[in-house]
Amino acid sequence: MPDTAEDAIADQLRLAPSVLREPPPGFAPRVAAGLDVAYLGETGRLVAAAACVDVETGELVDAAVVAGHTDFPYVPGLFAYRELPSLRAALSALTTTPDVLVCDGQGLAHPRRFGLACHAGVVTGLPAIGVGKTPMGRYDPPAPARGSWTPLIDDGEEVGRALRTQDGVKPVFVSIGHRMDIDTATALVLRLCRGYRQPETTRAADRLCRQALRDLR
DNA sequence: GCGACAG
DNA sequence: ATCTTGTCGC
Repeated sequence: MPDTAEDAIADQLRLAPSVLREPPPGFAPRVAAGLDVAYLGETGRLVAAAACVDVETGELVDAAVVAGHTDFPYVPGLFAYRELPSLRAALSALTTTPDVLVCDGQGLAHPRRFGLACHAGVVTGLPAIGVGKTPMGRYDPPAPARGSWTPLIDDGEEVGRALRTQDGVKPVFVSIGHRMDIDTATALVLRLCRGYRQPETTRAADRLCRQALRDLR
């Protein structure tokens, strides 16, 4: 793992061409893993969680939480170098191998087209989707109804979608991570959003690492 | 050169 | 991300 911004950017440029923009043949995910991290102040100490959700029922079927730390600072665009090592540890601690990763952040909707979701997908080989709460690009507000979306544009390119996951609620920003296309990603995210703005995968992972952070205090 | 910039 | 009380609404 690179430890300077310069090396990290070179790393992203090297890996970006590996992103596959089509799902595996017959892709029909049964288990989706949500990934998230919580921090203990500015200490660099953190907790990472992977939460496996049954796509059909929304039920939590497997989970792993690991304590870790990072020396890489928060730099927009270099998110993965801060969070991915611990997220990978959480993934390896799972009993299940998920069919798809749902990341808390961008995929292709990134200045170098290689956000956290792309990085996580490429290094694990798993299909991956990015679901961000804040866009790294411009968009027009989608219609108020759940399921409406508008293109997310960066540098003149369509890099993802602003997707309304509940009626009248602020959209989330969906983009391809790896072995994925935007229609498949949109449909899956919508399926995973059961009554809340964020997918159940993200909500479960978020809940798990905050709980672990309390125990750690 | 300056500002903006996922979590 | 995290620091933080009360408050409006279903």
